[in-house]
Amino acid sequence: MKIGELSRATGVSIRLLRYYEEQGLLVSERSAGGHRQYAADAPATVARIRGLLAAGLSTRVIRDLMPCFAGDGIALQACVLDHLTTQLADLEARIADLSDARTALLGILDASTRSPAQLSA
DNA sequence: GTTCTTACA
DNA sequence: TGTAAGTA
Repeated sequence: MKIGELSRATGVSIRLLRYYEEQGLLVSERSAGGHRQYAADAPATVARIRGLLAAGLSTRVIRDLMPCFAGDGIALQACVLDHLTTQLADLEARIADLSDARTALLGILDASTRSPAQLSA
């Protein structure tokens, strides 16, 4: 199907569909004058992309995840699990950094309560 | 009329 | 992401 049809079928703008392709999340064949041609299961792929995006995954992670869906059953599960555990580790590292920043900020605030001059230091 | 690429807001 | 321009 053509990009306009896929757009109407998924409710995703043509602009965004091209962006997904640019990010390596969606693939398409080219025909005639270079027009994109999508497989019949493209709507399902787009739905999967939107689901993962809604789960807070970055386009980068989703891109790495796409090859997993080529397989099925346990293979798919192992592949996805591997990427998601990595994603979880990254997320926890960020939480740790934010927590440290929070502690530091609270410290500055607490000190300024006793001596406002501390704010300029 | 639809799609394409590039580029700017 | 939207939109404009100039094509195919």
